[in-house]
Amino acid sequence: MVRVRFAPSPTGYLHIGSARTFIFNWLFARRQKGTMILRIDDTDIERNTEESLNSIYDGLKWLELGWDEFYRQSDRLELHRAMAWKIFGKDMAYRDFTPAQTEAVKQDGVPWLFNPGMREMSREESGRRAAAGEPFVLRFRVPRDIVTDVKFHDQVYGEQSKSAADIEDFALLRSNGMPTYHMASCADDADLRITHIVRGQDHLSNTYKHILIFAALEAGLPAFAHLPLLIAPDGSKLSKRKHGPVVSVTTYRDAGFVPHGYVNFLCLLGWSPKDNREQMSRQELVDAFSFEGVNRPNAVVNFTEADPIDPKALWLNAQHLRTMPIEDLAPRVRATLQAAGITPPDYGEPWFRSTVDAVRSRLSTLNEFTTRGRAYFAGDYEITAEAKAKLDVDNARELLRGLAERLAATPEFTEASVEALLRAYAAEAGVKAGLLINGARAALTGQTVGPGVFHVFTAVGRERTIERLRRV
RNA sequence: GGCGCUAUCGUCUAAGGGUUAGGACGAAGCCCUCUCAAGGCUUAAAUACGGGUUCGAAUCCCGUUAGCGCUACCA
Repeated sequence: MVRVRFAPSPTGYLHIGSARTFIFNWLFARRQKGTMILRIDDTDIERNTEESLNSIYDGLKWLELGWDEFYRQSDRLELHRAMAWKIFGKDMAYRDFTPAQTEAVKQDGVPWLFNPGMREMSREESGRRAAAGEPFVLRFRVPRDIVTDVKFHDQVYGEQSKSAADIEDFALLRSNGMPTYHMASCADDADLRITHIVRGQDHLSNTYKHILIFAALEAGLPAFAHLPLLIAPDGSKLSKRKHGPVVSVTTYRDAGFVPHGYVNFLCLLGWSPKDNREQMSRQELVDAFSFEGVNRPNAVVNFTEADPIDPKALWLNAQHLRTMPIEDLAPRVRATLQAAGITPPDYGEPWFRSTVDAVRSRLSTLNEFTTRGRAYFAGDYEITAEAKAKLDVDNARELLRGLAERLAATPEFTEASVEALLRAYAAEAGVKAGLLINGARAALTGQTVGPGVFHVFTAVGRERTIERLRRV
């Protein structure tokens, strides 16, 4: 039974790289009919905030993927400590009383491996100083007498190996008694019987330490799959300070992405189904996902200062917007309109759906229903300069007002009837139908672009059409 | 500095010894058309560099360069 976990630390918003890690874990879990675990790695009490936890939680919920089990490391500290002392009990860890280094005292060419005098300290002295209340860090005693290589097979990066002589004596417990990330993570992974650790490539070199911990714990070794990182166009790591809103999933939510559109985009960063498919449903992604399809190089999120949205993300979202089932899209559009303070006319659900359907191929985000698609749902819409120009052609305004009266004179109001009426009226007035067609679109929607104009008439509806044409 | 990872169009990627190096986004052009999208067609655009191995290298090996990650109580 496959068990995977996504383990964010609540020190900020949900980063898009983290979101992708979550998605890949989820995909793998679903593909293998396994269990997806959300675990909050909150052992750094200095930096954790409840606000951050909520924002991560919100971000994950927005993805609409879900999880099966939930844990918080802060609820499990006793387990972590017990496991750390178990390692100490086997003499595979020792107390280090060296005060924390405030400044990096790196000596060039001489890698730090452990502090002098601590590894070799007798159990008696170590116990005495601890009993006297002297603060200490519990460190893992990396084997150094025999030169051994720590090895593992990564499902993405292949065979990995590092000499134990190059691994420093890392901390298990901080001087404040809190477990470090390495300790807590491995203790939980062992206890929760995680079978596959799927995480960012920034943990690739930490894996050697984790393998030593798993061995000391006599726990079975999980499989590892490291994921390439998401980076900025200049090759640097994505950071909020440097790159702003592009790094947070809330940006895409607030920009009007449909969750699956963004999930689909993230999947294509560092992974490929290898058959040229790009727009894929959730089920197609689950069916196609494997670590073999994950690439090794880091993937660039393509954005600029002027536009924080990757053009491909926008395109993919547009694809989903115009192909997703209308019954799935319609409520999302309603919610977006409502959030923008727009109450659409009460013409019934069939009207709403067909109107959404008519405009969606021209839009890329949900938000655009409140801007470029506004005139169909709201009375207050702007008239663009181009639209104004269409209305100012010859005697267009006068003719459109005349058209309003013709429409008012007959109860029939279908695409066909309006078209017949308009064309007859144009012929009568001796003008090209295009004059009225373009003018009507401008008057009814405030824009020169949009669906076929006769559909626009029925989408706007008889009453609103007559009213809008009269006041042109 | 040490250790590790990586390198195909601007970006995401396919091709894992033999291809005119394929697709997508973005860009440009054409078709369609009441406008704009959508859709269809077309064009420009890549194997970082240098050595090997081989009849043959984007693909395997070595080196260089560049980028990234980890590196003393952050995750």
